[in-house]
Amino acid sequence: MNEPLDRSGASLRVVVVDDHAMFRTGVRAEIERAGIVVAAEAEDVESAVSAITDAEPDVVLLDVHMPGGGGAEVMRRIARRGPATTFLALSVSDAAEDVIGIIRAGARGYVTKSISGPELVDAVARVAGGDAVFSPRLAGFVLDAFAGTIEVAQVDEDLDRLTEREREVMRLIARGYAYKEVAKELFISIKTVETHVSSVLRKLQLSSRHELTKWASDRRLI
Amino acid sequence: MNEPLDRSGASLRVVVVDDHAMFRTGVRAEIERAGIVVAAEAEDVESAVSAITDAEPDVVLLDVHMPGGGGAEVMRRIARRGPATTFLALSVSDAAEDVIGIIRAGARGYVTKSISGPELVDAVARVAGGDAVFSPRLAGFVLDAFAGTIEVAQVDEDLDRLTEREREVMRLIARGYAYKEVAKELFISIKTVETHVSSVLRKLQLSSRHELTKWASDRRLI
DNA sequence: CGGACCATCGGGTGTGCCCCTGAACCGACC
DNA sequence: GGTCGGTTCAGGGGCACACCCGATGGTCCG
Repeated sequence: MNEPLDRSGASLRVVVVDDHAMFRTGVRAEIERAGIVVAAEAEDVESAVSAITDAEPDVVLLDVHMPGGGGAEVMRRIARRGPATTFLALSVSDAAEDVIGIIRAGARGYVTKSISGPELVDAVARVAGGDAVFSPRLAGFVLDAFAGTIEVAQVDEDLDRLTEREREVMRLIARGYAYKEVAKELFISIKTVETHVSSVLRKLQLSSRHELTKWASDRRLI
Repeated sequence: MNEPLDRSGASLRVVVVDDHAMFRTGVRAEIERAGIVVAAEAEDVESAVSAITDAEPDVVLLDVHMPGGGGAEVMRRIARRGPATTFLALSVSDAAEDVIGIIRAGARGYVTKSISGPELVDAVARVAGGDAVFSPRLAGFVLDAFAGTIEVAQVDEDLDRLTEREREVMRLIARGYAYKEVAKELFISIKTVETHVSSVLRKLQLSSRHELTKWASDRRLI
């Protein structure tokens, strides 16, 4: 550690993505004062993707909540398109699920909008240099999620539509049990298992037990 | 962000775990100067566990590489034993696998031993306050691992026993392709796909394409 | 040249999975 | 009492999967 870093921001090129023009103006003023070049601005997912593709900036300052899919969607599209770009999430939210979601999508840092101008300049310079930058406390969310301590809770109205018995069968199926094994485990016939599985797949709009496994494991139900 | 933090270290109690007595002495001198209380020292896994259990410190400064299992082993044992304790890893190593391993085990931060005294005091105060603390650049390893960018590389003699064609088929199967789709993709007949899949399953000692999917995803081959 | 290993196919068999229709029983609710 | 939803089960069909047997070429090597 302790490599000398150029934190002046000189010659860095960034794209600012936020759906509030006022905020973009503020960010631009603060960071241009430090010598950072704002190559482009964008206010939604579509324009952000093209702006980033055209400008090829060193860093993208990216709002988390935006019309058209949010910051994570921008990152996914850019990632598919090719060149590696560094993203620094910039959001009013300090919610764990926002932080985790955007980091999982590939952002190299996350700072809240209460950040000061000089701090933002410093943060941009650091992510450009390869560091990860977080507002204090927010980094902990990522660590917790990484260590499996917290779960990204989300409502599951789909899951609610399943009956008790269907959930029971689903758990076993998702865990890799064959129909025959589920039947033996629950003291019912294979035909009944088939009925329940069909109901589960239909209600969850899935088409195979493998998708069910994936669905359940995404929700940490197994 | 920007909550006022007490970074003086006043009244904080820590346990220092490191197998080098000289280094423990240095750490103790530096942090006691700032008002931090060193409740105990330990030089191996066994003594660390009992020292931490007895002293119940606010923070444990923990060496990563130690005789008897290393810092991760200490954390696992303490975690099993009950009360939540905050660990700050302190290591000469800046290797990604060390950082990832210790964070995955539950540490709230990772700093290298090249850190200065005041910086260490600040780091201790911050982890005690709930923040995550990293030496610059090291945090990026965790993010990469979290986003699935890097892999914890491991040799795979099993994988070597597969022929080129078998690996090709395996990749598609593991990704969820049906035999029919694999056949179309590789311009071969379904029967040939079956042959290759059979070989792959036999060589890897698996019994179904689902286990193959799991096997492959464990090794990040998909 | 004769084996080895590999990739390419075929036929056949058994099983698992998924869906369909249909039906019986039970409890809850109107 | 009738209706509805949940649970239980049966028969049958279509497709995917995993295995068995075999065969044909090709390369590479001793």
